[in-house]
Amino acid sequence: MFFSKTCEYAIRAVLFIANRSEDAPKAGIQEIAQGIDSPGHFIAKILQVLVRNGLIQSTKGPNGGFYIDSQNRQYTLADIVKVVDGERLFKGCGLGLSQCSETKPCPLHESFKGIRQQIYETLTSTKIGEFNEALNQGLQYLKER
Amino acid sequence: MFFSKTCEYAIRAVLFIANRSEDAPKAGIQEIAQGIDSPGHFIAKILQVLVRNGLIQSTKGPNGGFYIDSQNRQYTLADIVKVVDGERLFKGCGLGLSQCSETKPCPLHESFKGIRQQIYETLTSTKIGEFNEALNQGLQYLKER
DNA sequence: TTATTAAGAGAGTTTAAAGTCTTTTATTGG
DNA sequence: CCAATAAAAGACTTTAAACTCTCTTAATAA
Ligand code: FES
Ligand code: FES
Repeated sequence: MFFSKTCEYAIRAVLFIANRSEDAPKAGIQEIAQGIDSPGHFIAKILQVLVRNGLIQSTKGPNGGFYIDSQNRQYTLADIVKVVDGERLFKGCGLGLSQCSETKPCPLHESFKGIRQQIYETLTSTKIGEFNEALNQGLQYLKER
Repeated sequence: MFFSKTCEYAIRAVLFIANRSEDAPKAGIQEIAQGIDSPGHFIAKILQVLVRNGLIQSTKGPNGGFYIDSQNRQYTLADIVKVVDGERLFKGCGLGLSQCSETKPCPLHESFKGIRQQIYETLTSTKIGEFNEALNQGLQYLKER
């Protein structure tokens, strides 16, 4: 809807890992792919990018896997979106003009500005660890089945 | 941002035609492509779909072109979006679950619901003819240059 | 009624996103 | 140190959106 498929997977994966990291040991790729119902090799690629950008942690080898340490749990969804999809959602023109501009606005500029603002506030105010309880209680889901 | 590129072009083209149709004669493809800075053959394809769905009108031959008759000027942006991009923007899950559900919601469901609602209200309340004055006065733009 | 004009239709190409596979590198338990 | 494990890296394939081209059909003006 707003995000690329890659970014949707990324968010779901990070929420999954954040939840797992609270108590249990590191999560492996197979487990994550399972937990968010995504293609294994594909989510692996995405996680590499998140690790490279410091949003999540990983270690190789036995008992290795992905995790999120306590300080990184303060990251917000906006951080993930910026890394994966860039600033387009926050700064692009909704009608596809090459740049959104106050001085040469498209007809929907004012409307879009408000909507974009609401999206921005939502994403910057949502921390990646804040759904753990609801997820554990089965009130929210990261996959269908 | 929210729309496919095709849909962005479609909206810009319809706004252009609605504006042109107020006074001037029908607009040809070249003129439209020029006016919204889009690939000519591509916008031609898109306009075919809009005509087929009754959102705009066209006639072939000399003095032919695209236009919007007075009753169709009541259409809203939401009508264009539905025809071109379908209902995904209004009904899809923002985290990519195969369907948005109240009973098995994703963690962002409540947030997305509000944003989606705002988008929906904006698009359904915006008529395709309402920007004519601002466009003519050069206060709003359908292309960069 | 015919030449010209402009949209319609359909097939084809390009590009970028999505997804897959195979090899390499790092970690660690034995 | 060595075997096993699991992520990192890179190349590759598939798919769908974006874009192009050519030919056909309809309208009309002369
Ligand atoms: S110019 Fe289009 S959203 Fe600002
Ligand atoms: S379930 Fe994800 S937006 Fe409703």
